[in-house]
Amino acid sequence: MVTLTDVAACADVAVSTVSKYFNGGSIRESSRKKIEEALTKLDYHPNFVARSLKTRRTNVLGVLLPNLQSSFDVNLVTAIENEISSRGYGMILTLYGNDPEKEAKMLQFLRNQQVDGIILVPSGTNHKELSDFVALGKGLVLVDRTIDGMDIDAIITDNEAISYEAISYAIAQGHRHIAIMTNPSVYTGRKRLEGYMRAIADSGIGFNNQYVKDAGWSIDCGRQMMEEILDGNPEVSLVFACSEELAIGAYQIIRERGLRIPDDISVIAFDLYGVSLITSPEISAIQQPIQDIGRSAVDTLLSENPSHGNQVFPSSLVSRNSIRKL
Amino acid sequence: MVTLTDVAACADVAVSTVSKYFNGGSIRESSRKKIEEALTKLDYHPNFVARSLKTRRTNVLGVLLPNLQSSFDVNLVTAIENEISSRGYGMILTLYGNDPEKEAKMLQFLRNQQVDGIILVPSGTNHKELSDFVALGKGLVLVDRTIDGMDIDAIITDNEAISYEAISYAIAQGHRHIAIMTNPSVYTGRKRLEGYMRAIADSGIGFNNQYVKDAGWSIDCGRQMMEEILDGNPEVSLVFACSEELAIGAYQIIRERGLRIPDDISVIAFDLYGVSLITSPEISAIQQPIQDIGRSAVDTLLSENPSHGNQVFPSSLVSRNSIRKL
DNA sequence: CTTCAAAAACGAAACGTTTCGTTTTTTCTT
DNA sequence: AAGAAAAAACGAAACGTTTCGTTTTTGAAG
Repeated sequence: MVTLTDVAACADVAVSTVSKYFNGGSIRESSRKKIEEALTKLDYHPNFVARSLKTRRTNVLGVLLPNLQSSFDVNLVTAIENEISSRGYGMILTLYGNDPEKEAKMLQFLRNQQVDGIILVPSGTNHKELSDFVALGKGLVLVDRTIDGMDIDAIITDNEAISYEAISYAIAQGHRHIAIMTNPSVYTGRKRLEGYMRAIADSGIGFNNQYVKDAGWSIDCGRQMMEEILDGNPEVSLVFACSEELAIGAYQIIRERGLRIPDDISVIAFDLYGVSLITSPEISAIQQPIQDIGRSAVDTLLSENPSHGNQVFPSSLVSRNSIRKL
Repeated sequence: MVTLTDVAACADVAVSTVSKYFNGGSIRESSRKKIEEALTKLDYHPNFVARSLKTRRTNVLGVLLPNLQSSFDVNLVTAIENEISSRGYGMILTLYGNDPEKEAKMLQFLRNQQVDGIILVPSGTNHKELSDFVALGKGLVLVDRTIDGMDIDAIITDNEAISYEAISYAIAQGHRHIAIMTNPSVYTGRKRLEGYMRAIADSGIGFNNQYVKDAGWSIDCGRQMMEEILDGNPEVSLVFACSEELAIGAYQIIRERGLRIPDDISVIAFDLYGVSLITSPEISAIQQPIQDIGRSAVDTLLSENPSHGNQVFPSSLVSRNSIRKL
């Protein structure tokens, strides 16, 4: 391995001079020339590990999220990666798969790797490793979800408000029996439910406990919830599926039963992008500004001023042909 | 920051003794106790950067691929991440977005970060950075694609053979006018085309140049190719879409024109997993053993014996209801 | 109670950088 | 042409570990 010392020797200057050459100090033209010759002759490549040890900065950020199962996750990671690499940083990605223990373990790992900051989609478990990391003065930013009772910057969207808006719209279209499929065990699932509840309350339609289906986030959960709705409450005219997976599960059941959207049942979903738009008809969905979220997360981490507080981005309801006017 | 030195001082032993404690040397019981007390009292966390500088191993692998646009990519990255983290390593993920320059730049970055090895889905460009890295003695393993004329371990699947099998099956079902949508500018696209060609040739059906549509990999390409096929060669009874995106594009056009699968046209695709199975009917597709590929890639990188050579895994054709028997 | 081998602890050097105080060289002024 | 100020080069220390040759301690044998 070729080191700075080798280069210095070859160029017949001091190591510190070569270092200055790279880090932008003033260099005599003669030295510059000698160094550049040595550089190409020796084919030198800097050792970032050594550099990091000295500077206490690794130019690496950690990204920690449950999985890549929904297109929201995939788009988010893509957005984050683009932003990170365009700034000359690297991204250590880890998936903790809904396992808070692995989440904690990976948090440790990232800390030990001395990453300059962490972007976390938290499980919600409030573990020690989290507060430890922020206490360390390293950057930590939550994305997509916040953790109650912790003072950590978070980049989120207006889950409650946009859900309220979507359901209000449905009501305005004449729907009176509106079911929701969600997962209140995660932050977003809860907020979306709250928006639904508020819209129902504000409208004066009676609230029906049977219209709230809450379990997991998976396609299978979606299938099961949809079956419960169709079997238990055939009067339901619109379903609000609070995740891509739930929407897909619902769609499958609807197709399998030979029902038509929106003639037989209307659907509004959350987070449908790209691939999952091959349904027919395309399903109306709330979309979050994923690029903004990703960029902002990296921004917050890499900017010096600790902007403590939540940043809330607005989502938008993209209307397609899955909502019937009654 | 608490260092080993601090721990040693607090425990009243030498630094080297604490180091031995961690790295598994024999330690007197009294020392062990003192060290453990100091450890918890001080809340010590090892600095992997310093460790790496000394040991010349970072416990980090680099993963470099174009993007996460298809579910193949997403599943692959997930499989790789699981394997990497289960071995106590970290994964630096970078997406070079079909930009060979960024590919080269990121290869450099990973090298400078001193990663212990790189898993690469190569663009196919044979740049200097690649051979440099292998010359360095660090592990490099290609995945999904190989690069002609380079002696680098690659984990691939039997693209040609399985395509041959799929097309032969279609022919056995009575199809005579079979179109293919592919992207011969990438390795897999070429191999799949070769399998198609061989099947056509072996069957004695005449080869029709117009049945081969080759451009990009995107959904839009798929839409365009499908339109060309329907408009230019309405006699085509089966389409072989060589990627998930192409299949989706084709599916969209088919739906938009009110055609039915498989009554009006049959479809076989490549790499349909999970989400994209919401088509109706579900589309027959060739699936690759992604878990095996991911595991094997990490395995190859982390095992000592340099197993130079390609590892070819078998894919399988999953028959669904998109192929009509004529 | 010595002696001696084995076991454990020790201390210093090293990994490849950056940084900072000091010395040398250059450049400008008079 | 001499002297002073500015610019550049220098050398050593430091970052937090691991490693390795050396010294000290331990425990068993004589």
